[in-house]
Amino acid sequence: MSTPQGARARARAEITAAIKDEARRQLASEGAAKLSLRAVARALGMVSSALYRYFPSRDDLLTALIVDAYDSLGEAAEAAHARAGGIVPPDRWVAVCEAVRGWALSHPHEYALIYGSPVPGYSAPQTTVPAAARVGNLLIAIVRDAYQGRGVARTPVPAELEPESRRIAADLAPDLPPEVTVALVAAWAQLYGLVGFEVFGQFNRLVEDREPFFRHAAARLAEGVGLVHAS
Amino acid sequence: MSTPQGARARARAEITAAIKDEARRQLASEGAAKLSLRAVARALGMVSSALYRYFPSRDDLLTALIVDAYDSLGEAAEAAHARAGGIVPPDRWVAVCEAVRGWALSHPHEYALIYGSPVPGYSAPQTTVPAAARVGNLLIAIVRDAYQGRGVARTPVPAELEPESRRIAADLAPDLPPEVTVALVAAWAQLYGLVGFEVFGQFNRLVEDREPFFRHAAARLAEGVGLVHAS
DNA sequence: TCGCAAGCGAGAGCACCGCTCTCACTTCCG
DNA sequence: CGGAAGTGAGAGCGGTGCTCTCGCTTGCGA
Repeated sequence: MSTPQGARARARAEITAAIKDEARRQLASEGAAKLSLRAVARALGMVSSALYRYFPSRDDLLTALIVDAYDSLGEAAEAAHARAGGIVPPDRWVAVCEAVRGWALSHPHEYALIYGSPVPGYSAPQTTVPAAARVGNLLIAIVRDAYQGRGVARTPVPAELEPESRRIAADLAPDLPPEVTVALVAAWAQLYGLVGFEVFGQFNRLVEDREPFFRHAAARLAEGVGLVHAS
Repeated sequence: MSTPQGARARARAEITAAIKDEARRQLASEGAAKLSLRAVARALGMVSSALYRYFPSRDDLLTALIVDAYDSLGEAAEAAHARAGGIVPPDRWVAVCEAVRGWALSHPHEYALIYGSPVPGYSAPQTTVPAAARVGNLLIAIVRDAYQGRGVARTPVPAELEPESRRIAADLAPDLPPEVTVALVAAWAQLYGLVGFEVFGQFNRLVEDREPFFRHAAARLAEGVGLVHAS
């Protein structure tokens, strides 16, 4: 994007961005299921068939939005992590969790897109993997930091889980004890359980004052991974 | 259903059931987004408009399927709970969790319907509430049982969460200590985080041997609620 | 510098969708 | 037994994703 090879290439980039912007707007207001190529084209003063010059199908447009959503979430989480730079690992963990929750609450449809039920026939291409990993990497980094500072309590894993725990550790963080990586993956999934229930309305009429509830749950999640306050 | 008031009423019940069956079949094979009234009607040898005599809209048909899904899940969980009748509470907890997971893995689209992203414009009517509560009630019952047997470890709740914890306890289980009900609600959400990640493919290429992983995570969830092995 | 291939937008059209309305026909109840 | 209510068929409305063709424009290579 720094080398505009020509007017046509620049126009193409601009129109592609405009399509994504309008699509994101419709996604935010109506949800993924009602995202319509024709409506996007209409809003842009184009005819629907012209859109296919930029995205070969509706699913490809959705994929682009998915990648963007992962990146947006990852960015929010990383910003929170950076802001919490000087803080002790358990509190940094909570800060990242709260950032995830905050982003999800302010982008519910995008959250649904990436962590809700997968879209009908379609499965996310490999393109999404690096963007999707950003939050996970952050959580790993926090635990690694604590571990190097000896601030991790280790809970043993049953024998039947031992091989799998070694596999997970090898994939995720070979420098961490396997049982810690198992707890980490579980906590990661559980975090999205908490966030998802709130975003999707499962807490309606059950939990009212959700922020302290979430903060407490996130803190206990941190304990589950072994992050302990040094004090 | 025990008093067939007439041929017409019986026919109506039968056709309604046939529609739901066919819809469920399409739901299982294609997912909620591709559930088409016209396709259901076609499979049944009817014309699409005739279907509206039985379900006023596609969303109403979906609602019926949602209630059925909640009931099916609740039934599976209750059956597992009954089978685990004589077992100590922490293990009964794990048994129910495993039943939820098992049901979700064998009914992924129905799971997505009830615990995935909510369908576009539509919000679940009150009709679904009792069916939706069945699993939760089971988990509450297990904890209550353990509590009456003094088998619950209580983790205090921060001051900022205390009012909310009392509110939750009043709603959910006034006979249990508020901090236990808070942990219970969190664990409930976290359970669906674990299950959802597995069903929706977030564990692909990350966790391979998922059954022991889940069993371990569920057991630690039980610990988080305060269920401890007496031994 | 010019010609031609590639890029692009418009439009028509296909098969599908949810949903509505009307019109016959049947069933059932007062 | 007659009228009201229930039922299914059919046509039709406006919408969808997607394809194909047709001209116009752009810009690269000879």
